[in-house]
Amino acid sequence: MKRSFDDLARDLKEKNIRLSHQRLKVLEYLTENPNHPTVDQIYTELHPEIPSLSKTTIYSTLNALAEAGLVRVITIEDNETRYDIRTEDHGHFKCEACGTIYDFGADIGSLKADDLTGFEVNDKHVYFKGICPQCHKNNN
Amino acid sequence: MKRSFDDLARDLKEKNIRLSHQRLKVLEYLTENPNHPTVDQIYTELHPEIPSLSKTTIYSTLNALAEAGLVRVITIEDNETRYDIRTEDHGHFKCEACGTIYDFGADIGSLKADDLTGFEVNDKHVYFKGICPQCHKNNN
DNA sequence: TATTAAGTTGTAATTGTTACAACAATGAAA
DNA sequence: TTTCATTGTTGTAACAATTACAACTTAATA
Repeated sequence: MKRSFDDLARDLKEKNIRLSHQRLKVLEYLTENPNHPTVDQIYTELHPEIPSLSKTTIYSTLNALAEAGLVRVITIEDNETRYDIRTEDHGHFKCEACGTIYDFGADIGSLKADDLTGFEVNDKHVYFKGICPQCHKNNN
Repeated sequence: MKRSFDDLARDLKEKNIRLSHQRLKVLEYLTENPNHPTVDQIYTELHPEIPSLSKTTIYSTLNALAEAGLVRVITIEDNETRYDIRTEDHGHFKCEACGTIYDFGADIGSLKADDLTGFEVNDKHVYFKGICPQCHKNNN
């Protein structure tokens, strides 16, 4: 189910995050490009359109959104933090050949895990690595 | 089941990785401290004992071991790569208060995931975030 | 419209990691 | 055991992602 900008604006308001032009653009980019972009990708794409845009702003925006739970931070490779507008339960698959990150449905909620009594779990992440079908076909 | 150094030495030989003094020490540290250390922690601990030890060596050693599958790379926070000598199926829990990373048993192999037909999965990672029992008790 | 609190910008600092070239150690062959 | 080629180690410098910070700008509310 896709969220409209109105929904997003309401969410922001609710979390006391001001709806600036830059933040709107970042959110717009994330919703139109749900392919888990890096800060650099967002910057490169938006900079021509908003020449004054600074990377610092993108970082602070994403941190605010993540804090508010409107965006999820994906950490698969240590040197490239990615951001995901989809907040519902799903896993990520990173192709080690082409670098693409795919979403996949996964029943993370019902994953059997022992030894966690007394732990307060706020966040669950699942990611796989391997070779995607495209690269498998091309590189064989 | 704990692996002896002989096992490790045999594994290294099998993978054509030379058993240098430094590598032995790094492996020894990892087996004795299975608390998912960072490169910096390993360096700080081993440096007094081996004054000539360089961080570059630790990086290259860990990369070689990871490549050979003798060590697992844990990427939870983007700015701190951690290393795990345990290679069997298990999840990680990171306490957002104290930063400790706990192991927990999890049946990752049988996690239900759709939409991955045609994908070659080489590596599965599961991590949770939240508050550990200790911090829950102290900070309430 | 004025005011205040919050967001943005650019630069500089910080940090984790890698590249590289000189040197040292290892393992196998003679 | 000695020799030799290959591989590992070291330290410095480069690199890249992220954050700190101070000046400036904008947004929301009265």
